Amino acid sequence: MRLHPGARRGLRALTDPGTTAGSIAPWIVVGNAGGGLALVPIAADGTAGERLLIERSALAREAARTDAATRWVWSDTSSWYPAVIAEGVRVSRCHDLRLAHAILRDSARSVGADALRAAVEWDAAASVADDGPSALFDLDPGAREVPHDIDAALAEFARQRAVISASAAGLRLLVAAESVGALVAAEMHAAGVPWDGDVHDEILTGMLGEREPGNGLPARIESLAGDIRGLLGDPAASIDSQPKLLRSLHRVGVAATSTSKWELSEYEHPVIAPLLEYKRLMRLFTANGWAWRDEWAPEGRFRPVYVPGGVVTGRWASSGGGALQMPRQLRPAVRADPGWTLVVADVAQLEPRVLAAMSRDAALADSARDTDLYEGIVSRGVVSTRSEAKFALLGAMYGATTGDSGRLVPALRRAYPRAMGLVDDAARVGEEGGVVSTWLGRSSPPPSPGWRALQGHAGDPDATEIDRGQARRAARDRGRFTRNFVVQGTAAEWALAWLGDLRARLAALPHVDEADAAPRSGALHARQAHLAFFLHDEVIVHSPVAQAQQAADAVVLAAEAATRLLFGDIPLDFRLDLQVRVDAAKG
DNA sequence: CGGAGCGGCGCG
DNA sequence: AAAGCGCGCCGCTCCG
Repeated sequence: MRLHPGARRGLRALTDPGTTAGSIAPWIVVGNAGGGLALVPIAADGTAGERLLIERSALAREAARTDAATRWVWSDTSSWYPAVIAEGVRVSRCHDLRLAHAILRDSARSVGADALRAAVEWDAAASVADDGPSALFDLDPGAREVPHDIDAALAEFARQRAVISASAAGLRLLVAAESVGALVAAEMHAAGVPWDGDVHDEILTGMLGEREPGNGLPARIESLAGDIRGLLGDPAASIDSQPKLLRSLHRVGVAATSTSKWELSEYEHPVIAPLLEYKRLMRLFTANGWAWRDEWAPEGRFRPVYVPGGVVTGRWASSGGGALQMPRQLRPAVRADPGWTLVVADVAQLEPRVLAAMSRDAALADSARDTDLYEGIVSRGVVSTRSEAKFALLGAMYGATTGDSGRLVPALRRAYPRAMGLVDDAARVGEEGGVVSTWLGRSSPPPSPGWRALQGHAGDPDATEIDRGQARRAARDRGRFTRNFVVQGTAAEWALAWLGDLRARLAALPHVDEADAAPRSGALHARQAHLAFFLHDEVIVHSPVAQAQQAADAVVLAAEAATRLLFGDIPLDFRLDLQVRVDAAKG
């Protein structure tokens, strides 16, 4: 593909290592122009350079030539980056205008954001540009997309830079972290989780029986259904319909009010055990059975669609494939390619440690040092068992008021007043209709008009006790949300920093020989350890065996770097449970 | 007939 | 056993 005359020369002048540092463009904005693309370098002082036109297919090549310090600015990573990845090219840094817009628009710490908020064309949810098998069915013509043309991108980038430079430093960091997350999400989708369909099949067959043609119910489920109908004394009993099953249970003397497994297990009746087993197997069959494997892991890779920023707190969501719900019983099907291995790491008690860090609660940090945090709480005599410590702490962060969890919270409040004060304050602000923010500055959404109306009406002279009760309940609901928001959202920020730093460390590892490649991971990842999976506080790195130790070191160093980046030098470590998994050779 | 709502359950 | 946060997806039911 040929470059527009001048484009090649222009970019080289801006990005050649031989040029002076000052002439390297900190940003290159990309967007549609005519039938092709325009690239516009932006200098540190914000002045735009010459507009360079290239053909659409030349983006990856231009990205490959760009200095690693340059940040690519584009409307939406999931719209631009997959094509670059497909050419085997990695972008070091980017600025995702859609994600940044959402953060800056809603943040209580944004300064001078009126013009940005007025640019409503950037208020678009993630466009799930899936290249997977179900893409044809995912098309949603009504869904709004952000603008992808160069002029819109330049204008929005100028608005965002103005807000960022006027606001607290945390927002700049948050926008960078959110953007690198978008890069990681696209790369992990391309690389996929190495998935051994044979192991998956063995698990399914062992639990359910052989696969039946046409996705019919497997033998074990059919047999359980027969047992259950017999024990219910009704050969036609419907097990999958909650109201009908409830009526059948009542007829045989099980007075349950729901069919949840928690409630059913309270009852002593011969039908309970097979019924719980039926529900367990049916869940596996429908959610992660053979049909799921055919659609989501057909060629030895499970490719979930990650949606960065898809949760209000800043956590990622997922779309299709149930990436956030892969059941633990199927974990054995995640297996490295031959000659490769998996480095699996999760952060021990991420959210409580984040709470200790952001509240600067020295006592809680001390309880977490060099140990399992829950054990640390026990050893300081706050509560008496690890299990109690766990439920007390989760209860404190989720706003539990009743049950054993709620009962234990006061003990924590005495032992860790700063940490508990932080979440209690967040809850109070939420109950009063205020907005809370994470450590870096992502803010909770304001209360809905309905919520405000409810609170307003409760203060009216003609309000009934029912009105006031409803308003109180809604206020407490919102308080629990904001209480959790600050912790969950800051944990998501720590995880983004971890991911971003780890990604850079892995990218710096040497390539292995072509003969040792993992071609199904795609051109960008076939010859180098790479991120393969991420879930809130856990990563899986797919690594050539030869560089597994370096990959494991990178995971640990990235966690330390993330902690320093967010919280500076604090006397608190974020402990990892880390294993380098050696899969037995397949027989 | 398709979409919204709900109960239920998987994950953190 | 724990009931308190955030999600996505399943099958069923209800409704227009």
